[in-house]
Amino acid sequence: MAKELKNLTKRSENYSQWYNELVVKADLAEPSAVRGCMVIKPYGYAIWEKMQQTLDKMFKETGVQNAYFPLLIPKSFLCREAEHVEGFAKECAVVTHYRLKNDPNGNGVIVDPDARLEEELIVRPTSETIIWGTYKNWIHSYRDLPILCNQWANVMRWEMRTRMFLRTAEFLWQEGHCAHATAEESEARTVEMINLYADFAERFMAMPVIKGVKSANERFAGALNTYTIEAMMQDGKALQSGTSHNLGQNFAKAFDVTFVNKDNKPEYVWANSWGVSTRLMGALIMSHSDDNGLVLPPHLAPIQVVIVPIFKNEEQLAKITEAVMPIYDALRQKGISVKYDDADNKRPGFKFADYELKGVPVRLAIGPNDLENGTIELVRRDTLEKEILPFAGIAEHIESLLEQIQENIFQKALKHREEMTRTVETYDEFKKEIEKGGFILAHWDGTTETEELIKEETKATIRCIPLDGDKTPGKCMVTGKPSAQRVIFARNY
RNA sequence: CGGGGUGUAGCACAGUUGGCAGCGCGCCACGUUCGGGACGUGGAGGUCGGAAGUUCGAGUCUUCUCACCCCGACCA
Repeated sequence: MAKELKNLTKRSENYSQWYNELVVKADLAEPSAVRGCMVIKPYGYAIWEKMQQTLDKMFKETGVQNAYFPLLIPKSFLCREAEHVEGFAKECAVVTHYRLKNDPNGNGVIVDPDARLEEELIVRPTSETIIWGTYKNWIHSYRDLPILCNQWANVMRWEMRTRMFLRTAEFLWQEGHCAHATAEESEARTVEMINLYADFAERFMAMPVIKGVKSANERFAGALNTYTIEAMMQDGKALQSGTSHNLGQNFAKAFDVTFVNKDNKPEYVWANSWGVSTRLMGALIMSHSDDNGLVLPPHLAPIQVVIVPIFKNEEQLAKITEAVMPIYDALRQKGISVKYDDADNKRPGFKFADYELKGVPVRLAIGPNDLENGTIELVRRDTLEKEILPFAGIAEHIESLLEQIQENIFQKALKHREEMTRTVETYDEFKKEIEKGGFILAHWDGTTETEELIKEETKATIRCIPLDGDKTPGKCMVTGKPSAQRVIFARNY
């Protein structure tokens, strides 16, 4: 075990391999026997749970309630909205039969050909269709609106190539689906949710993001408009981390969802949907981690502080435990999650390395020498700096240190992004700069043709048209046609 | 779905002209250790991806097949 862990591939040598090894060795997840799927292990799931709880609370503060809709969607539902089905058709898993039987030739079990479903069922790649099929029954009058529902669920997209957390065939996510009486209200909700996601990413994940609008080409299938938050990973590639879609009346029309408005006139309902997925786990890992392993932001770390006693025998351990308990209790009283690792089957050196690999923000070590001196050793994960501290005031020190670590890793990620963001004027310059990775700010004429050309020639796509920042008009770097503002180009995950 | 590659112990791999199934790490037991991933001794663990063929004899050669990985295309 020990040597294998030490051999974590260096970030600079092979970023993908470093990422994959880190996911497995930090005990977050592992590939499963099922094609393109993964197993999320308890430690990884604990981080996801923290994200879930935080987001769920934030959603509820805006009036959203949780609900649950079926996993299987009748094929006819998925096909109602033309753009929507076109966008997802190529990656759907389909249920065609409902029964197995013993193979008459004795080769185990086969699908019973007599048990073919009259209408195939699709394993949801997203739930707009089944939800709007349901909302039809819920909505009759403007008094029934708005409906603000969210569901925590798994979805399946039969991706050609998969990567743990970033793109798996099955993934966990949350999808919010709102129904409103007016276009303005629905647009306001769409923007509210992308702002909420950005707030979550920055305050909890310590991951700076750029809010923006997707180009027509990158828009959600069936949406009028897609808002996105885009983050930059340490290798300079972009990662779409959350989206919020203004669906206009498209789904209401496809599913015939109308309501009687205040003027007693029938009207189609206005819709939006928004989601983040376990991909955020990938974003978290790639934003902060280093060659020693994961670096977790204190606001999401399942274990914020670990205490490692160093002892040769039972008596020593007992003395250390006695000395440490007041600190342990004081931390817990402050709502800090602490683990006291007094296991005697692993040596301290192993524990140090292991908790670093797992990204625990603060580590305390205490041994016989400390006991004599009334001190304790503190190591912060983000900088690996060591301090020897007296017992008095240690809980208060850690409380503020956790906030400092949270802020420090956010600033570090922000600095990295700023250093990797450049502005270019010409297409030649663009081609040169895009090779170095990062975000490139450039003018674009707003057409899909130009975007496709750039993608074809450079593999870079428009990540978003930023909502904030410089709005100076200019000329498209490729065609010279007018451009309303600079947009962000990058290669992406 | 195109191009390339790999399947041998839990993991990572070696295996020569066809001739006893191997190494390292991990795992288990005991002992010594324990302030940055300990060491010694002993031990367990295999349908060599699967099927057919050639041969006295196949991990090795032939054919078929399955699975996985990488590069494209597609995508949260």
